[in-house]
Amino acid sequence: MELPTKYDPSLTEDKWYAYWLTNRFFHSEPDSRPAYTIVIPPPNVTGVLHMGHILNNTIQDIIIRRARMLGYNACWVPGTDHASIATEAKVVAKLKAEGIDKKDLSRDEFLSHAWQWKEKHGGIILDQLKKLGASCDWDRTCFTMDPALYESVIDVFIDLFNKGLIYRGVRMVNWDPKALTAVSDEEVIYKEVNSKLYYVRYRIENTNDEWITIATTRPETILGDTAVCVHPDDERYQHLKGKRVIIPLVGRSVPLIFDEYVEREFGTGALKVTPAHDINDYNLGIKHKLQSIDIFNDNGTLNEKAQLYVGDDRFLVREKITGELHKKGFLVKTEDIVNKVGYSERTDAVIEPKLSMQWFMKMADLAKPALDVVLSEEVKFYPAKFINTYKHWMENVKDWCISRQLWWGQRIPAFYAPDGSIFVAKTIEQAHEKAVLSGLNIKIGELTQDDDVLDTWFSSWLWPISVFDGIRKPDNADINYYYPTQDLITAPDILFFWVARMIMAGLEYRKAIPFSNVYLTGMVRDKLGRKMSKQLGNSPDPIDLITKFGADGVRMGMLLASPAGNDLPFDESQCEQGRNFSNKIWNAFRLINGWQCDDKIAQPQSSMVAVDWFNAKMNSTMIELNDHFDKYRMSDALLCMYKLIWDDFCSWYLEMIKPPFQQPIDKITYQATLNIFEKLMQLLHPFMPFITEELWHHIRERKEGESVMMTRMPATQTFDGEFLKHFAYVQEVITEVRGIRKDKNISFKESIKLMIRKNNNEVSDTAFDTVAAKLCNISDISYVSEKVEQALTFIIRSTEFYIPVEGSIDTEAEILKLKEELKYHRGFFDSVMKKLGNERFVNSAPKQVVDIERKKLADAEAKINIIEEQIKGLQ
RNA sequence: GGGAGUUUAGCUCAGCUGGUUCAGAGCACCUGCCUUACAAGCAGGGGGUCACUGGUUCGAAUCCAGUAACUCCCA
Repeated sequence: MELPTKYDPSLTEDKWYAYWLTNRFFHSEPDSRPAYTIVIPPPNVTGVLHMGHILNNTIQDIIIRRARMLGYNACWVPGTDHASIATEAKVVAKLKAEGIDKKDLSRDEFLSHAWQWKEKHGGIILDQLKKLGASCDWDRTCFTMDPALYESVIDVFIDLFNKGLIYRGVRMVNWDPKALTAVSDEEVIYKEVNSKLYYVRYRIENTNDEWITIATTRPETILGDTAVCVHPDDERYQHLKGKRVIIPLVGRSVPLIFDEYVEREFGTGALKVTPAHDINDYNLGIKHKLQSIDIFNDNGTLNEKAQLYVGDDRFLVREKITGELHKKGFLVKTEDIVNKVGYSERTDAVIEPKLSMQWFMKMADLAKPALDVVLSEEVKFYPAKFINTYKHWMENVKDWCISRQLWWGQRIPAFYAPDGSIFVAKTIEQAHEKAVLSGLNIKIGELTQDDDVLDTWFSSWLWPISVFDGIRKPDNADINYYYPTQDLITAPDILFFWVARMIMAGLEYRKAIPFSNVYLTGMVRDKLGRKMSKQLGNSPDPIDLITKFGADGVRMGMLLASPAGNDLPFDESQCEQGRNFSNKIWNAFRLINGWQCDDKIAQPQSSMVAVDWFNAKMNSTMIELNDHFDKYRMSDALLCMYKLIWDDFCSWYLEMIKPPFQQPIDKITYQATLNIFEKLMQLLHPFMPFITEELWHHIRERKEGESVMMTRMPATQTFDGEFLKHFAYVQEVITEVRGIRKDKNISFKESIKLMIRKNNNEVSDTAFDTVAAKLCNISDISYVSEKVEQALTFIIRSTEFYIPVEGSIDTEAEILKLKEELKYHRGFFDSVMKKLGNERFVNSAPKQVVDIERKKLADAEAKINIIEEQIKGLQ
């Protein structure tokens, strides 16, 4: 069959993906084999495929395909995450564009819009993953709001509430005044901004002209001040103990308190305290039993408690109040400073610390065991450096605010009676029963359900369990078979709010870790080192890349430069390298495929040796490959396959066995080569699934329904390491001969003779002579005991090689070359001599090391003698 | 402000418990080649005080301390 000279991925990739799907190769059902399970980190339904997904899912696909070929019952569960804030924001924006205001819709109406949106956009990423070759069990695709998963979340909420781990309380939360919801600490991005530090003086009560000056970046919160605080040891303020001060503009009298929390060096050392609007002030407020005055509305405007500027936005008030303070003589001065301000990850609004009634989950008791399993390496992190980060977080864990003021998500199953009592239950009927049992005489219609939904992470922390319905049916066949999973591949930035919580949930609900290994990928950056993001527009469209370089090329390009945990500066040229590799493999096959096989020809000795050598080489590489996999060093694993195929197979092996132009090849070598190529396709398959499948089908006739992905990975066989070393030596010889040919302009077509003079009584190893002869076009290799006149020479170790040439030799040049070499070896000799001359070295270094040095010295001496002798001969 | 990590060739990184697999790989670069599998290629080649300073040691890219730069996390 005639194959084109260039590999065209577009002709194979869709074809084989469809074939895999038709044959249901990705589908898994529990059976007697051991399970190997990965659950996908569910991408947001709002997203489109980006380079981070490509990296992450390529790694997962490699692992799962390899597991499948190693005989495991491999199952990779795909799915998506409902992403409550992001999705709700998108839906609200979309409705707004259509002239619909969320406020005018009922909850159910809004949700029906949201579901429509999800149906339309929610599957985009998963579809794009198919282009990449992802071998997910699509029949098991889950969504965090699917009925079973939704119910699991509700069940868990109720269970944890009953266990006393979930409570309702007033806390300082990160309020997003634009999205009108609380967001978690992790969803706040702190940015350095240029701000002003305002120095404002407060009059001491009962004095006419005694003042204390505070410094603040937020003068608008003065209206909510309930104290001024200084350090107890601050000399400047000792005389003010027990005094009160008057808040400017509003004239409220508040206490002057003393606390070590204050940094004396910052500003004036005097701090205004607004417990309702700053987390640190809040803590001070609790400690000193201060009043808390909340002056903001939810949307960031001031309320009537502020007394002034009611209805104005906080930033407008900042301007107005500084003007007013200045006018009335309270503003002492302003300074420019750089400080960090928290912004909402979703809406980019400045976060307002706000006291609000929220649902919380107690974390301390859950965190402890989740930390232990990581410290004991029951759950392993790759790279291990993340254990530190994890530990730090788990030891300082705070309670988790799990309620969100949104509609898109699992609605909190808490029902309120008119008297304010709370009943947590799955349905309003059950809540009513509970209410009646508790002695409340109310009608069911008098109960109202909490309006809020749960944090999205409150559903994704159950993911490895809920995708197998292990919360609702803890004893079902799937969960018992697939859980715990093996590997989790994710990014380090969600180590805490996802990975840690999954471990907690696993231990709480399955009494078992959710996965044994956590592989943390790097972050994909552009050439300038910037994170790839939609806002910057610096991310290439992965689908375009796949079109350009093929999915195999892109997979390889992503992986090559991405050691675990390190950032990956992405460059298209890496994918180009992947494409080139595909083409190399393709052409290697074209060569083999074009040979005529003749079973009457005897196998040349050189081919016999070549086959033995390559098999040994392949086996030694497989050991290396397995080791890389064991350590989750994916890019090293791929690189070692790359070198095996490109260098060892194409550049060496194929050249060794290649029959003369348009001549047939012997049957033994041909068959051996096909077997080798078939194994290479199997070994490479997890990395480059498409081209390996295509060529695997070209190697032999295959039956319908056969696939390389369903074959058993070749097992490592024993091999002779010495044999490999011998060939490595021969490779050196061949390289030298090639160099001489090039140097002296001796065409490859012109055959040469090679004479070898062994020194030091070395035994000649002639096993590869026929190979060397073939690769260098040497007509005759002979072993001599005397040096050869009229020849070009080179020396490897202590063996001399001679290539006799017609005509005269440029003696000068030869001597110069030898003298250079001599200089190097003499220098080397001296350095070793110096080492051995050092008594302390000889006495304190281990004998082994000293022996090695002695051997080095002897070798160098022998070599020097040979070179000197050669120079003498030439002169 | 607290903690962690990184620094080796132009780029991305290997280098485990100090000593010939210690200065390596891939890409990029340079020089020859369109040698009928592949120019998306072949054959060669150049290139690094292992961030800096000091210490431990017979011996340091490797261990220790300090300095600098960068990155991340937490506040």
